[in-house]
Amino acid sequence: MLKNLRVYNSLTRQKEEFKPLNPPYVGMYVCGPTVYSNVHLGNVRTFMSFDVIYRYLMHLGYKVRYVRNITDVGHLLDDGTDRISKKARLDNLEPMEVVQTYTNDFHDVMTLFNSIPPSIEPSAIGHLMEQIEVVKDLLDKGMAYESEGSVYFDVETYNKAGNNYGELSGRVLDELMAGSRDLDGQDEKRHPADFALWKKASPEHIMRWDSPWGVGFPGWHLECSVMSTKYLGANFDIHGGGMDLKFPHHECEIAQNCCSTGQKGANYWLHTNMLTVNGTKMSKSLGNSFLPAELVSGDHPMLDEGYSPMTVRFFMLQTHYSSTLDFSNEALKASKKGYRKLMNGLRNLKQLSYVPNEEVEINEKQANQVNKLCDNCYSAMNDDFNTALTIGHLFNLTKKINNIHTGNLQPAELGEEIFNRMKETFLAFTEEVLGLKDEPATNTNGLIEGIIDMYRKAKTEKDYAQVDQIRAMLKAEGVVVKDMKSGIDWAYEE
RNA sequence: GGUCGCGUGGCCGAGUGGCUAGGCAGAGCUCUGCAAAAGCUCGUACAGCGGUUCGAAUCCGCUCGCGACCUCCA
Repeated sequence: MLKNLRVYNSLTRQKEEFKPLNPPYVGMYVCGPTVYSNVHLGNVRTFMSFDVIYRYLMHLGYKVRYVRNITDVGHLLDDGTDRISKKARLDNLEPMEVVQTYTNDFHDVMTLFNSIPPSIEPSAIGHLMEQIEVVKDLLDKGMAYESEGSVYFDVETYNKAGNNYGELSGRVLDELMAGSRDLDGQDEKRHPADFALWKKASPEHIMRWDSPWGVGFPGWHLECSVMSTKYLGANFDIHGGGMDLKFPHHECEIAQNCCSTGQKGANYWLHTNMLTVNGTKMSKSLGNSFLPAELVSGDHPMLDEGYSPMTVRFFMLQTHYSSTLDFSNEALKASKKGYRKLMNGLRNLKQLSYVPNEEVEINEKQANQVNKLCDNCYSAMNDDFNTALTIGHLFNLTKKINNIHTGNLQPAELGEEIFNRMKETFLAFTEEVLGLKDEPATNTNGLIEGIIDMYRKAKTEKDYAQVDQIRAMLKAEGVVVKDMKSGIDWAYEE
């Protein structure tokens, strides 16, 4: 296991050596989606970034418990209405129907982009009791107060106790009032920065539960504190999420954790940057977001054509997770070609195996280059999961692979050890770590039609050897030729 | 207004003091029945100005431009 992995920790604002608390175990918590509508491509970017992080940690030999939650309650809109409730009312559905619909969508989309499901996917509603317990605890400790049936976290008291609300996001409490928006329940708070642990439910609010403070629902930030602690412990390794969650969401989590468990939660806080469109953050409220399905089909005014899931995955991984990634048709088109080049290399590699040749001497230069490129893949990923740089090294390896494929370089020139290392490394990084897989570039139907045409021609020319051969070939691939009086057609073998 | 970040060749995008990133597009060449694939070679870029240094895309300062967050967001 290579242990010189370094990660950028938002909490300390620097790259640090990654040292798990209990190796080989690693605990990682990532804030998942609020399931009130379809996930858009920006959401996907974040989860894909953590998918690669998850994959790489496993590749290094760590046993990772990856927890990614589903937010199904408590995430409010500006006017104080719950996102899920609002959607349920609009569509005349049970809130849990909304939750189920968009949880399914989320799962489908992540599968489409070849992401591995997390180890545990807990939901906020499923952990109401635990949340209520934490609210009680925070009240007991004097870190929260009840007001008009709601319970708020007392940020000033928290800071006076020697803590630093704002340590993650670099905010200063006294400056937090300026520019803040008018939000529901603001006048119930002692300080504008105080945040809800438990909210009283208005009569029309349909998502409601009993609590010691009356009927209500949990605050948004509480669920992540509760569920990360429950499944990973008070102190665990990695907490991730989008940059836009750093404040207030993660800041609040840290505050809650510090008070309820005495620990900040994660040692390393990782934040992924935003997907932008023409330089502006992609978001539903700005109306510049794409649904993954639209991207794949190309059915969107801003899209020239559809882009396959793996093209999109490749496109996203060509940029470091902490940089903004600007969406454009031109960039996607370039990625489409680049992705295919990499996949052609992958396919070539899979056909290659070591061929001993005593008459060939080891080409030290080539062997060293290949060996170095393999090292480079590791050093790139070890440097804060630099997938963009890793892909660059993989392209350089592709050139070596293609040189062998075309006969310009012999496996024996590399030596068996290096040749095998090249094969293992390339396969591991493309498929296992980056999660890229070969996907058909064209639709197979067109291909089958073309072969059927040849079949038809052979039949006309009574070239029965050819006819039999084509029929056998298609059958081997699960396609049967239908030779009817009316003509020739094909069907999938049943 | 506060906090933070960014500005790299035609495009995308790595790179934080000296060592070819890479992809796409373009040019040339090799291979080749044709076509393609593939390989090789090429452009010589770091917003502007000033400073530190033997040496700066990389550090410092200023200017310009862009963006994110500041209780909706991955």
